[in-house]
Amino acid sequence: MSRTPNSRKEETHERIVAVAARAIRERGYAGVGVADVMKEAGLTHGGFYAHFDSRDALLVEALERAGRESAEALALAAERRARRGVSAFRALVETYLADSNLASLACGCPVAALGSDMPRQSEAVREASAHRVRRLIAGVRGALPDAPRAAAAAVAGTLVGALQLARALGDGEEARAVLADARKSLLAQYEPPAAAH
Amino acid sequence: MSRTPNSRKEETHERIVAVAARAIRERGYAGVGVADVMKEAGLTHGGFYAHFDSRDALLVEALERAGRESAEALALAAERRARRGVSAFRALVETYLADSNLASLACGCPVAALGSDMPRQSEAVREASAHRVRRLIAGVRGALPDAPRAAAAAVAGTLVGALQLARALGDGEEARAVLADARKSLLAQYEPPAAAH
DNA sequence: TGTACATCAGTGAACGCGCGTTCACTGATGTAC
DNA sequence: TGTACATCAGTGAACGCGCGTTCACTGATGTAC
Repeated sequence: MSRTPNSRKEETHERIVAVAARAIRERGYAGVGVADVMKEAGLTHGGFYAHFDSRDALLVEALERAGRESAEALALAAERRARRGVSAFRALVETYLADSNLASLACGCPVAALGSDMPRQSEAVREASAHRVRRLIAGVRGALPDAPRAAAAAVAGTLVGALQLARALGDGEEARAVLADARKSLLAQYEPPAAAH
Repeated sequence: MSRTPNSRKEETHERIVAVAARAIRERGYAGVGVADVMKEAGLTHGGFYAHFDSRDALLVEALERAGRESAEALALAAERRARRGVSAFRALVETYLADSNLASLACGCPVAALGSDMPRQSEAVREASAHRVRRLIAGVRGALPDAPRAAAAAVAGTLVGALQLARALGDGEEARAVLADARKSLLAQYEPPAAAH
């Protein structure tokens, strides 16, 4: 057997999942079709079931990948700001609620992009969704080491909810004002006063 | 003309919108079909276009009605608690983030039920969505008279986001813990200490 | 009060379309000897 | 090195189905005289 671990088929599989991870965030679960995704990946739809048992199986893998991508992007931004003396919490808030997230759904946090549809999915997708939510709350907790126990879930809710409210208002001044209010409010509550620049 | 203002046709129209207002919250925009709604209203799908120009026109009316119903329910709950000396803010938080909202999507706030899908709808539905978001933030502001200007949008975000996170975790202990954390966190921040019971 | 007609809300069959899924096939790559 | 065969990733036509929308029709209600 000359198949390497990264065989051609695995590469194609990853390409399909990468396309789907963008697509579900941009167009929602309901806006993503098997044929669309395959076409965007440069394939025809017939080959799909050689890679996935069902459309739902693709959604599960796509959600996991989207969550990983988003967490990595947040971690990278946090690290970059940490070098400039910015606290982990301020970095999280300013990155998650950046104005630039209004225009681009496709690369952001899948919980914000899909949150209200999560309870309506198949059991497999709901399980993957619940896992994403737990990871998000855990990530927030990690950036809030000295806050009360209850803060992490509330802050995660504020991040997700405020971004959704802003996006529902478009990508103009009104939407940016909602993001600015949420950032200001979160930093006023949780930013350690001593760390003020 | 013997038609009264509340003619038979208008009554039917209202019945269809009432069914749709529940359906969009329970099953999402994508889960609601013209034929389903008409059947639930006791009609056949053929008559739909005598009442609405398009499916989107129904979604707009349904969203408006869902928002009105939800606001009225919150106002009623607030009034009932006010008689027992509970502050408007505490009433809002305890009603919006009540454990009982985990199980029933159909009667709750449409912004929480549909938030992440709002940016993906047609322009008419997006406009109605933006209006709903503005009203929600205004409602929160009304329950928070002495808080800083930026608080209303942040609190509205927390309500919407925390409810979504909890629902994505199911309707068990884990989900109720998220709601409890969010309630505790909000009340600790904004409840006027003097009003503590 | 009674008859003829107009209006109107709702019916049900039909349309074109895109969906998820299946499957017989093709053509390229890898293996055996 | 060369030939015959097996494997395998991907193709493209086809399926049954449900969607939003249209439309000729029906039967009940209201109006005219």
